Amino acid sequence: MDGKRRVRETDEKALDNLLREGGLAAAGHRHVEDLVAVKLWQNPCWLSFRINFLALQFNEPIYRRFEKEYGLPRPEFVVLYSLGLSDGLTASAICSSSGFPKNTISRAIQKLIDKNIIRREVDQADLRSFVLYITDEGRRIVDQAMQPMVEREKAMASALTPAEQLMLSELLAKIVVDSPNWPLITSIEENEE
Amino acid sequence: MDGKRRVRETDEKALDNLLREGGLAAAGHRHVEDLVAVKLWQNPCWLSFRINFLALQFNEPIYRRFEKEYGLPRPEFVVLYSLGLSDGLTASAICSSSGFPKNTISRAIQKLIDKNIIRREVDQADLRSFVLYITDEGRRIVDQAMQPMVEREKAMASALTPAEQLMLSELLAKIVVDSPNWPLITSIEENEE
DNA sequence: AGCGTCAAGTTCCATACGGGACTAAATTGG
DNA sequence: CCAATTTAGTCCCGTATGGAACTTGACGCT
Repeated sequence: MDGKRRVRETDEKALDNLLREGGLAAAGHRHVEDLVAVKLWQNPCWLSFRINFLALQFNEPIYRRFEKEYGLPRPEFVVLYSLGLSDGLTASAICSSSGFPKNTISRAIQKLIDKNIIRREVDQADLRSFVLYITDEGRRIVDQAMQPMVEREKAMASALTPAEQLMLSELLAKIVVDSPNWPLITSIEENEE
Repeated sequence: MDGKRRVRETDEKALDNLLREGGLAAAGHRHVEDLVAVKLWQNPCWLSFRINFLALQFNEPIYRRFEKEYGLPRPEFVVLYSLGLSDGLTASAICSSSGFPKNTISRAIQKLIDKNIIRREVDQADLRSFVLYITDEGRRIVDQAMQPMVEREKAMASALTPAEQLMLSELLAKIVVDSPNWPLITSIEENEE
């Protein structure tokens, strides 16, 4: 039992190392910045680094562009994009699918209404909440903005073959679907009064 | 030729649909919030949504916790974490591997020095720049903070089998390695004087 | 119906953030 | 070897951000 236990632990470490070094062999000869290489291949948090790095690399230029081009900062764009995918949402739906806090979303919504990009109606079923609709102007903007986003997506994905892209899509989707089950993080000092 | 062209285009659309719907079959019956489902499976930007969503879900609770527990906001923690992986870095190395602008990193560094978590020496080879070192106190903090991060990573990855995790690690690493080649985003209005 | 609790949005406010201008050192190049 | 340019890092300042308290409507319970 103890022996078995020890083997299991060793196996686990071996797996950790494999995971950490995932892609090292394949990409080893291409040049990467030193610290990026360290964070890729000598990092206990291989997954969150990869995801965060890609998120930042993807977002920063594209949101900067939209801000310049349409005067829409990120939260406003997120609201617009959400409505573009599925018209007639509430603020709270947008919050929980986007991860922004509700006051940020609330502000964004008001700005968009002022700019006549979206429109709001009270939900007759629940007088506390509003249903949001995209206007023609808003539709014009999303349609136009979609193109550079998709292009950037394609650029990002182009490091992979179509089969690999499909695999990646499935793997990430699995994690997203599972995300509601992640344990809550409770900061330790719950004992303050 | 024209016929061939048309077929290629159709193929491409078919691939797009496959990619978008990646993981739909596998995870279809499990409950996901409506809008998340739309953003997963009816979204031209399947990749960036998946990545951004996961980045936010992962980061938000963990950084909030570190802020509460150690009084370190995200940029400060990023600096500390980087030094934890590789002591003796410069500010600019941290910037480019983390995606934060240099003034944000600069501020974070100064705060960390004040708190005696890191220490700074002028680089004798280049008098403009500083080399940063982690202090014992800093080391204590990263070591301690690493545990919940790794735990959260494991929770996130646990939706996948080890083989799938390995695959994911490799696919993401490929994209990261390729990221310097992504086309620059130039906002159109470069013609303003 | 009447009270406590919960959920949707909003408002307030202190603070963090990041663009852009700036200083100083290094590097290029004619 | 002295401009001209580039690079490392800092500073200033307006703005966006998000936590916490608040308002209002829904819902559950006795």
